[in-house]
Amino acid sequence: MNDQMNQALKTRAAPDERLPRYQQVRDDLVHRIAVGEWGPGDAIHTEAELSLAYGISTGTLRKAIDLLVAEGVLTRSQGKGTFVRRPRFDSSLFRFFRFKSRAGDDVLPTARIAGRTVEAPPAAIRDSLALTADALAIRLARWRLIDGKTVLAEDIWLPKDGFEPLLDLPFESFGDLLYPLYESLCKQVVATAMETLRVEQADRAIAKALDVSPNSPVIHVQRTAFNFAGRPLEWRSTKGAAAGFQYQIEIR
Amino acid sequence: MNDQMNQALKTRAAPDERLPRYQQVRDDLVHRIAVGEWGPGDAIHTEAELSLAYGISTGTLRKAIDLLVAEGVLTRSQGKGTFVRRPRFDSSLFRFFRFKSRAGDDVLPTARIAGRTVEAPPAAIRDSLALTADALAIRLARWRLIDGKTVLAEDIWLPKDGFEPLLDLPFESFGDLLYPLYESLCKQVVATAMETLRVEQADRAIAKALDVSPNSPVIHVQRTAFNFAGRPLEWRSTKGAAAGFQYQIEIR
DNA sequence: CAGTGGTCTAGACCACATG
DNA sequence: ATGTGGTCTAGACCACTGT
Repeated sequence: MNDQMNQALKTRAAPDERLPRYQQVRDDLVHRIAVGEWGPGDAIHTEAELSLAYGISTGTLRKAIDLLVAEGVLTRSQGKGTFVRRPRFDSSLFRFFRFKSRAGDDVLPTARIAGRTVEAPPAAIRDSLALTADALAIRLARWRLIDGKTVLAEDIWLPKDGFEPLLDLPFESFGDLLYPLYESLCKQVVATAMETLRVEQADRAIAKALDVSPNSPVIHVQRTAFNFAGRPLEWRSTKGAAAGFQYQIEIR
Repeated sequence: MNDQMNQALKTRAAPDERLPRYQQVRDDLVHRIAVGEWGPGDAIHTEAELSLAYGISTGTLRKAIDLLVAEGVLTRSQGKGTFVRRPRFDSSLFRFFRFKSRAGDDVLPTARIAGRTVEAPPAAIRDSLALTADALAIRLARWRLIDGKTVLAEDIWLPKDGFEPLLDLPFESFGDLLYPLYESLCKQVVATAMETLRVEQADRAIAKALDVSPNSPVIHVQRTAFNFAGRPLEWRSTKGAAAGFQYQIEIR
């Protein structure tokens, strides 16, 4: 184990003594995940080990882990262990869109990269990505298709710093899911995201891309994705015809 | 205390022995709320009393209450007690719509009842309300206004059985919020609801009511509301112009 | 079988609210 | 001062997983 790794392992989020112990432990576990001590899919230490190491009872440790499970950071499997959850919300648009194939069943659309440039991002996107004024970004145009028809049009911006390997990748090698690619090729792990949904009317470009009539309603989802440390990794805009759209929620 | 009440208090949900104790206790507490032993705003018994009565430790009882707090059924206040939560989601449309007054600040729209009939509900609504084939329903047409302009048009269906007092109420006495009225006048408490959101294009009637151009995008929220026992109490359709619409969500 | 998380106990003490 | 929920302990035993 090299010094750098050693340092990372020793690093601890400064515990706020005013907080309950289970909160301090929760914060420290998040920190250890953020610095990469455990990655997605890894098992963290056992409850017995952790409670001993932190000097707390198993009940208190379980409460700390309960919080992280509720937040979606960890998952527990009886008899197996506690694991860092791998968020797989490349399919999260299924919250909003129901796509049917010609055969009638729900399908995940395939993806095609239609363009790739390096640009200075507009101010709004630069702010969302927390970039400095002179930083560059990678911009991807991406289409999502079902049965060869474009159902979603995406405009994606990534910090050039951290995603440079994408610049050398042939379009055909991107595959249908970007987040596994970010992880394997760029060592960037998406942990959470914020999405904002609006309804717009199709302009000429979108109407043509989606093959709908101009001014017909279009769903516009803007997503900003973050890693475990809270750094913004991706700004994404997705547009699709409102006709196939449905969203359901329970209220209390 | 009369016999009927006595009976209600003695009633217990048949505990499923295969479930953990904290689940059985959770189920029983829900049942006691559903039969009216405690209503919205009431304090339930203290942790000490309940753990003694159920013959479980405080830790197990707390886990049962934790579940109900997470579900939004109860709220806890340190030093005061644990209370049945009063859901106040007549304002839930703020999840979807942002209304601005002429002055520019967020406002809750006022309400006006525009019509009231007793009808046999269409099959879809009858099913949603779990009514028998020959049951009648009360139908309300309701407008939500800001600065005198209609921003939402609502179509509301209620089981006639349970909501008859509404038939004698003058339109002006309905007020801006329906759920408090259901509770005070009809003794019907809304506990949860399911909402489904779609985007449509305005037909002539809606376009005129909302003062938008025909075929412009319209948000359609369909809500079914339930009491604590899970009985559907209300079927509601709300339509508003998509222009003022925005929805935000965090994903993990 | 050994090891993991899941359930549960029988308390103790602390922090906050109210009279 | 009293009573409430909030935190925490130091275990025990159970249910499930994989060897």
